[in-house]
Amino acid sequence: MAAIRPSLSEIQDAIRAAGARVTPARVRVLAGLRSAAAPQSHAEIEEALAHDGQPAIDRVTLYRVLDWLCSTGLAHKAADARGVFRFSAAQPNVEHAAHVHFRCTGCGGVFCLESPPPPVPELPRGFRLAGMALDIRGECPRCVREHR
Amino acid sequence: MAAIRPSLSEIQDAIRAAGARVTPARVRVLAGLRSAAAPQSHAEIEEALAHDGQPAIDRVTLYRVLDWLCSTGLAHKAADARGVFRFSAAQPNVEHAAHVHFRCTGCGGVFCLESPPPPVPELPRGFRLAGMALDIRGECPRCVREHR
DNA sequence: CCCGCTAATGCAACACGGTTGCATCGGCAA
DNA sequence: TTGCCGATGCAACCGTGTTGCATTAGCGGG
Repeated sequence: MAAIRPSLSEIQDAIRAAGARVTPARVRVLAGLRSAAAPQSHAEIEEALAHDGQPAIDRVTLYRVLDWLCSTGLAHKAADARGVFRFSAAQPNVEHAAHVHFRCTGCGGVFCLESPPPPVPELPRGFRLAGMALDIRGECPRCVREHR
Repeated sequence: MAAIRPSLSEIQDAIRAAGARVTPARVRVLAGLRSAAAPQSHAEIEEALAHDGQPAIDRVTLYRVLDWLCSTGLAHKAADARGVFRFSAAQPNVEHAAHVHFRCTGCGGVFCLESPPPPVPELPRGFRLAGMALDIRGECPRCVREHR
């Protein structure tokens, strides 16, 4: 499962670059996400962190770290088929302002596509635009193979 | 919002055809789903059933009816972006593949826009397309007025 | 090297969606 | 009309996610 061992300093730099304090919780969670082969649920991450020899991280802290990672774009959050949120580390080197997401309905994974985003459609009177996301749903190659 | 008024006998026939007893709960829930403009959550369906003058339906019964409808193929169940299940009647007539949604960040409401959907971007090898949704976030006129 | 500000954490309690066990009710067929 | 058994209601439970608040610790400045 532990595919990659992400560099510690890379992770610390990423957190610092996001303008926040480098804390053990953030480092361990981001490292875990980056080395995970598939999107992880809160429970799975908690379980993994409980067995790495280091002190336990509180449930709530884990939720807050995950939400913070998503708010900075370092991670993605998506509900899987069971309705549980799964988190995955954002792929580096991808410009995040404007592109298209593919969401796997099987594992909850998020994949960034190359295609440029479509133009903004016309809104009825009174509506205020905040943002736009083209979400494509389907199954990723891995889930297609396992036909879940 | 209540677009269509589905025929009562059509609904009873559909339930009977699925090989189950025709009960008020099943009839009312299926009728509600068929006349709904968008997929409904458990809470929304319960709310709607509480205001139609007929006796209330138990939370658990509603869950069981919804699950039964899905198991027979009369309805579909899918987790929305917040991770809660939404149910929709299976209607072969309605082309649901493609249109644009506006999601209000204030009240959580979903509005269907008229604009035609953008073309499907090219997918990498191995990905299987299930559907596409252009999600526009912002505030609806009512929430803009109350500036929450 | 220490100090202090404030972001980040831990803890407790809560909110909500969804499920299970079991006693009772009522569709429907004989 | 009767009776079986599927469907319902009720209560209690579980897991996921959130909120409020007191305490801790990262890190910039003296």
